[in-house]
Amino acid sequence: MEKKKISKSVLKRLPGYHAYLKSIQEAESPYISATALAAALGMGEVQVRKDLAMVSDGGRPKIGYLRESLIEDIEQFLGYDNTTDAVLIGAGKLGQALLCYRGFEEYGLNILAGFDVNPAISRTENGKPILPMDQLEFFCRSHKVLMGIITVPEQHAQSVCDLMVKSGIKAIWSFAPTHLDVPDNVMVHNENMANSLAVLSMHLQAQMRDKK
Amino acid sequence: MEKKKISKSVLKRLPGYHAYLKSIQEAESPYISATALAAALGMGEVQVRKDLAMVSDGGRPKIGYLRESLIEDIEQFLGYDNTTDAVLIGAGKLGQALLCYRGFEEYGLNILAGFDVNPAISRTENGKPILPMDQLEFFCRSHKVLMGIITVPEQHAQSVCDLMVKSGIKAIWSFAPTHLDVPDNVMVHNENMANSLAVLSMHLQAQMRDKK
DNA sequence: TAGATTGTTAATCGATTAACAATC
DNA sequence: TAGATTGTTAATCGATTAACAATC
Repeated sequence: MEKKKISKSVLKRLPGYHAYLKSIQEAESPYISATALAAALGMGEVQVRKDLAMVSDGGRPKIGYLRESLIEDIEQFLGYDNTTDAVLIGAGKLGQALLCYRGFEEYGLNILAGFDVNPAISRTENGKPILPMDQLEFFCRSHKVLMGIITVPEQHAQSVCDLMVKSGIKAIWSFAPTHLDVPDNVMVHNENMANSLAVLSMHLQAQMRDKK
Repeated sequence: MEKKKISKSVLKRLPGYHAYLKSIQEAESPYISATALAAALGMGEVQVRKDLAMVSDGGRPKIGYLRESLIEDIEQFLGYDNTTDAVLIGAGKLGQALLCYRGFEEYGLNILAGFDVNPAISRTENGKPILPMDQLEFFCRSHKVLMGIITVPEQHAQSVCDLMVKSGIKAIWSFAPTHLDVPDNVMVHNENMANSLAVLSMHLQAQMRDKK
C-alpha cells in the first residue's frame, strides 16, 4: 500500500466498499472477490479492482481479498481510526440532527460542540454543549479543531465561514446553499441539497417525457 | 434553448449559478457577464459560458446575459417552477429537520408528509402530517408521488426503498449510508455523508503531512 | 492443468480547458 | 474602430473501460 496520489472520484467510492464489507460480516468465506463486490454494488469489476489496488496491498488470484484486512486498509486509508475533531455552527434543526447523529463516530468524526448566535438550549439531547459564537475562536484554538460544519441560513454562511477560517479551521463542510469564498489552503465541501435535487428532478422530468 | 442532452456535471453546477444570481438582485446593472460570474464563484469562465449556453438562448457580446431572464431560464430548466411532490420515510431528527426545512420550496420540492414505523408525533412543527408506514402506498398512489426521501437507519434502508418502489416512486433521495438496489427505471441519489467526509479528511491529512 | 481472479497496460470516453472566430 | 464578451471548434486532461498477461 503506497501513498500514491488518489483521485477524488476514487475517494468518494471507498466509503461504499467499506460499508458493504462491514455489512457482510457474517458471510461464510473470509474472502471476497472484486467481482462479487462489483456485482453487489452494481459497479464495474475493473473499477472496483483498481480502486482496491489503491488502498490494499493485494488480493490473491482465484481467491480474492481477505475481507477483514480490506476493511482495515480502507479504514486506515480514510483515517477512520484516528478521529477528527470538529465544531458545528448553527444549532437549528439540521444542526442539532447532525450533533446527535451517532453514525459519524464510525467515520472518525467527532463533533465536539455546537455554536449559535443565540443558543436556545445549552446542551443537545446527547449532552454536547451548544456555546455562544464569541467562544468559537478560543475553543477551536485550544482544542486544535481543524474541521467546521456550517448549518446556518444562507445569508450568514459567508460570515460564519470567515469566522471559522479566522479560528484556524482548514476544512469546512457546508450545508448552506451558497458559494463560500475561502483562502487557498482551506477546503470547502458543499453538501448542497439543491445540486442533488437537480439531478433527481431531471430524472423525473425525463421519465415523464418518455412515458408520453 | 434547445433540449440537448445535459450532463450530470453541468446539472450539478446550475443551482450554484442560480443561487448567486438571486443573491445579487440589488446589483446596479441588469446584465451579468460569464466572466463576472466565473470570478465570483471561483470557476473557469469558459466553463461558465458553456454551462449557460445549455440553458440560455444567448447573451450579448460585450454586455453579457440579462440577469433576470438567466434566472428564469435556469429555474425553468431545473423545473423550479413546477413543484415536485415527495414523501419522506424516517421521522427521526434528520427526517424532521428536512420536513421543516423551508428552503426546499424554492427548488420546487414539496414534501407532502413524513412516514414512520412508529410515529412519535402526528405532525411536525410546521404542520406536516407524520403517518404510519402502512399508509404509504395508498398515499403515494392517490397523490401520484414520484419522489421519496429516505432518512431511516442503515439497516432499514433497503426495505424502505423496496416499499417506495412498490408504491410507484421513481426517484429516491437517500441519506442512509448504504447502497440501495433498485430497478433500472428508478434513480437513487445517495446523499452520503461518509463520502463527503472522506474528501475533507483526506485534505486535512494531506495538510498535516505538508506542515511537517 | 484449467479456470477464476488479480493487476497492468492500452483504448475509449467524457469533461474541461485552450484557442479563435463572430458580434455588438 | 477597438475591445470586451460571446459561442464554437480543437486540444488536453482525467477517469473509465477494455484487453491481456500473471498468478495461484
